[in-house]
Amino acid sequence: MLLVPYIRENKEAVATALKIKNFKDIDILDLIVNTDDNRRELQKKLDDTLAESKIIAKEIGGLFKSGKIEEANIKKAKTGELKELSKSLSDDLAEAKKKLTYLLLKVPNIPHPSVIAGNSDEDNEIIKNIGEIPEMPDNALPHWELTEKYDIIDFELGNKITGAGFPVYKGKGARLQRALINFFLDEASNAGFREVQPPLLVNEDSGYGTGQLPDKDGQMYHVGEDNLYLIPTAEVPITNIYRDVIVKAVDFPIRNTAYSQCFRREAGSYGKDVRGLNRLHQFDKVEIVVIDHPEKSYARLEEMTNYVQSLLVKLELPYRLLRLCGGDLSFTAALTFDMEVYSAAQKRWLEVSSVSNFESFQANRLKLRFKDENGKTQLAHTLNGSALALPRIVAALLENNQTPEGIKIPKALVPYTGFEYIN
RNA sequence: GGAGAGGUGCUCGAGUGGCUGAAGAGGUACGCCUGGAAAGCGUAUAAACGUGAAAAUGUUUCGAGGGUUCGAAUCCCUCUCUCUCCGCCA
Repeated sequence: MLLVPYIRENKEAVATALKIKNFKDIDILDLIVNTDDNRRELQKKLDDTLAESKIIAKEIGGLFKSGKIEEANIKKAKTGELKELSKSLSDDLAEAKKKLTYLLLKVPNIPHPSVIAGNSDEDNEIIKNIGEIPEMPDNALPHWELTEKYDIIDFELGNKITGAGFPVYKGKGARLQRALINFFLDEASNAGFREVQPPLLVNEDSGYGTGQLPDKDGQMYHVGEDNLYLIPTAEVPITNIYRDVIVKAVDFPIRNTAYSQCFRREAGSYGKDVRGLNRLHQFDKVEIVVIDHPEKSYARLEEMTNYVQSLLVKLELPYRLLRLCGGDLSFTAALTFDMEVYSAAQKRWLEVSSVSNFESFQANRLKLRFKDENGKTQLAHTLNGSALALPRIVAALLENNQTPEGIKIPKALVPYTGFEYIN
């Protein structure tokens, strides 16, 4: 959520910036300011009314004590009116606040000045290409055939047990998963991230805190009996650690990492692009989350992006780094870098990581604050990124490393898998 | 799941209808004292929202929400969380 005072003072700039994100409903900004004016006015009236009745209540107390019952009763009658007035004012105020929040939730985050306009992923800026795209023989197989050939990931079995998008990892496939998880967690620890193991189900408040609710309600699995949601990413529980928290500035930067399974309904996405491991309902991911001072957040974003790239380099995967254009940027992000790995057999780029700075957008919803040098509380900046999500990494590893002898495991991973080839 | 007890500020803890945003203690910060430190002494120490140029000041918040009352941390209702006992159980 954007801050109302910020919108108020920078309305033109906000409007211009939001156009880069293809946000159409610019008039909403005026509506927000008007609603806020109304809210303030009601607040003032309510405060005054309450202050008055408070004074009278005290007077009545005094009168009762000194035995002036009659006078007290006269005063009592007077507070009746005030009570009714304050009741209606506080109803109006609650209504105005609700409306304001509703409006604010509709406004996306403001993109960073470096973000260019654009409509889709085709307009994203390619910042660099790293690694050589391997030349594959004509008979190179896509991963969904390799997994069957080596019997390491069973999609059919998953269909039987649960449904599409819930594969069963078997033998070296299962082992490879575990190896990647441990590799990513170890790397993150070495890079200064604290490892946490969060719950996989979260309550409604947490869903709102990180913005999955209400917008993405239908994308999360919901356990109705207990009104809990399966997390779509560890970002949700980790970031919510800091919901309603005032952190100490000396603790900055606060770096956390967590491995979790992620659950996504992916309602409405079917077709060729989602075959095999490209899109799953349940998958594994190691996430990194950073909280820092507003002045430091962009340096931190770069640091995180570099860190994720270092993982790809160690895994010997050719990748490219993209800066998302306004149209492809998520609702909450101010700036996002995507890393895409080249999948040789599918002949396409697969997004394996998204690293974003949300500035204070998330923190405002979360009420995640810190005390600055002057002792003032202000919103912190939050960032997060995948480091990394497994399925597409596995897909690329399988496809790019297929050899007549089997799938060659990259050197960095061998200590974790305990084998050099899947065959 | 059944029975009971409880949730007060950074922490502990008092408080059963008005003088309590909240005693007292601890912690922390600053100052005094000291050659330095400890002890001692003094002062400060929540957040949100309003008004104000600022100093300042109003309102709200004692798990959450609702109710009773002129007035609620204190009484009533609902929910939630924690603890104890029983049951069940990875």
